Amino acid sequence: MAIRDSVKIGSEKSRPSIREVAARAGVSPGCVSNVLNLRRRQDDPIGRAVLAAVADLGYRANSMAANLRRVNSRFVGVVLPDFENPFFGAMLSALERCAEASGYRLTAATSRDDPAIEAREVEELLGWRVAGLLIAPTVGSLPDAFASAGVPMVVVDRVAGSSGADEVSVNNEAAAFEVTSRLIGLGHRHILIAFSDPLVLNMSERIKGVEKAIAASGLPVTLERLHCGWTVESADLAFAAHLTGKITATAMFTLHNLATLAAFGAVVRRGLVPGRDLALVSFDDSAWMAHMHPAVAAVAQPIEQIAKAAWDRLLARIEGDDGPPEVLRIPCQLHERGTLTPP
Amino acid sequence: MAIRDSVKIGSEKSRPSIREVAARAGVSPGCVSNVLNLRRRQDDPIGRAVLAAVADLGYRANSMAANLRRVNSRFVGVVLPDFENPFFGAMLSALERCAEASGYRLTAATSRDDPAIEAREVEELLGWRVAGLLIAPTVGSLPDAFASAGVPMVVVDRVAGSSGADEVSVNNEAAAFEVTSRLIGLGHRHILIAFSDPLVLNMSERIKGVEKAIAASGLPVTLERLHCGWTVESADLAFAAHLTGKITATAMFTLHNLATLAAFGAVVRRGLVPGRDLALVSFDDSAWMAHMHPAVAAVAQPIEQIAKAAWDRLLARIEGDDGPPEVLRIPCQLHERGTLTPP
DNA sequence: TTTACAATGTAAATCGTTTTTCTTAACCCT
DNA sequence: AGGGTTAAGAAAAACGATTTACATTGTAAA
Repeated sequence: MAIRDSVKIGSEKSRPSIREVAARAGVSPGCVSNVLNLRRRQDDPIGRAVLAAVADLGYRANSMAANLRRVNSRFVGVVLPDFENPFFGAMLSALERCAEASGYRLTAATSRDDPAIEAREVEELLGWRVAGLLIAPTVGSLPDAFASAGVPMVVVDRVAGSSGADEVSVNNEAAAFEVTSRLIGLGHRHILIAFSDPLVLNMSERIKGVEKAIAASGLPVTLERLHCGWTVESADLAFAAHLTGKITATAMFTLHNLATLAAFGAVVRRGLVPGRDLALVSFDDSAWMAHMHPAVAAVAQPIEQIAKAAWDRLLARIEGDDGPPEVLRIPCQLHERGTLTPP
Repeated sequence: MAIRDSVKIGSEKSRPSIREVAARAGVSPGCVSNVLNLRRRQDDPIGRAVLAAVADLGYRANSMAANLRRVNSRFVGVVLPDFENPFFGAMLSALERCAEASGYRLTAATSRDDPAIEAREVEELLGWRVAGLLIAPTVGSLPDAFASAGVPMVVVDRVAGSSGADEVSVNNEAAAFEVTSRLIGLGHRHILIAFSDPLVLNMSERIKGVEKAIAASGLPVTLERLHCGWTVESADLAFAAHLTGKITATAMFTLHNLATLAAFGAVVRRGLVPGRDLALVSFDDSAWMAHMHPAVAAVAQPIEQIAKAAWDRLLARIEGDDGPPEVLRIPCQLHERGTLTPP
């Protein structure tokens, strides 16, 4: 075994490279790579020597170099509207745990619900040669426009149903149908729904669920619609503008967590108590809802499950699955709390 | 000018490389790099030819390759406890905007308030050869243990005061002092404070602010302390266990947003109304607090400003600033809402 | 007119891995 | 024993950019 020499010794500023490890273990860099990537056994003299050298030098592979050379990188991009919304924050946390468990690293970008920003971010992510993309598309963006880039993509939460990509979401329509049926069954004949933007696909599904439940009941139910926009502020304004005179609706069904907050605030500010003076049900559960008195009834989306399902789908695509696009629907859970009351 | 040939034409699966752009523009790859990185003017025949070739081919630099070769990468790591907490979610969003504006990309990791996970994540990030690190350290972790790695680091939110790194946080002690003084001034003589973990540095600063305000008042103020832990559930349990008999405290000062939620829930569940039956002030503002009736008074941390300051500091360090560590304190804003009342 | 200097292009080196190719050695089998 | 298959490590190519070294040109200063 020839004695290696002329291996450049890194200054103390930069971390050791695989060549220094190889020199110390008396093997070639390729061999070190094989040991570390489990392409060769670690429990024999050479394997142990490599591991010892790694430990001695405090070596850690440069992931940039590794991903450059590797056929398929272990880097995936996530594009969500923002992380201030606890729903997407929790989604990111959950995805990050999935990625970590599979040896992938995530990079997250926010679209701020702006199709232009979203397109720019996706381009940027493609520049990082991500192995895959997880995205909750903005209004009006066609996810399949990105599909042409050739990287696997999974659409989360805001499904299109008809995009060419895999999609994972909750069963919006069914859950909205169930809640509305419950409200009607309790005796409500005047329901107010509040949503962010009817063009966003999950919102339109929820609205459709409400409408179908009313139609299915065969009863004369009045439906008020309130367009709230994307921020708490815009939702507050919408409610302030809408609830001017006496409140005619006996039940409010808010279709996302920001609208719920605005609705709750608007109601209590008038001295009314949700659950006593009118019913309130939220699509999207948030921590604060369970802490009110009475507690706010809510449809909980199982974020962990959504994230897990989306991740599994993406991983399958990355590993070569090229079956037809799948649309996964996770069932929601209705928390029947104090504000789900008869009129 | 010799006609170039033998440039490998990428299959339609992979994106074009800089060599194909160079070939199409009739220049060398190095020249293309110079044009794109503004090391050479873009508004002359050659510059325009390069840009045209880039546009024609839909070229986008491979950031992995660029960051591998570049002396200092444009990739920074963020380590925060989790993103479900809106505070850290908003922090991540804000940091991401800063990074984007400076041409950097972020990768986020969660420590889940576990020093072991945190250490692992930091190691992993170092493997990506991040140009810098932004971190909100867990209890008991010594940030300067990571400083040895040689990459610039800025500590956010959970400052140590004595770590060797730059630190950006709000003026915890001063804000807590002010709130407590206000409560005492209003006539409160029995105050309950609730915090996550007294060992976390920002918590201990807030507690100290409360204690100093009591001492400074020279009045006989009783202080109850409640240790709530890191989750809403643990905080709920802590309040349930503590508030068994009659509530003796006339004011509650909750030192982080989860404790506020638990306190609010515990109080209203007993049929009491914060702001009427007892005072409640929160350290950390959350959207729901402004929507209660009466609204919950809160000390708001200017997250955007914190993120901006931390980012600027990190960027300066990355660009070579090696002055002594700076400790930046951003002032908080007290929102005097309905629950800040006399006993 | 000469010298110095800045600008700019090419060619080649380089970053730190993974992967492919090649060589050698060991093993198995009738 | 000999041919054929494995196994495994060394050597070198490759990934796709940036950067360095060098040659060339044009321009300003002396």
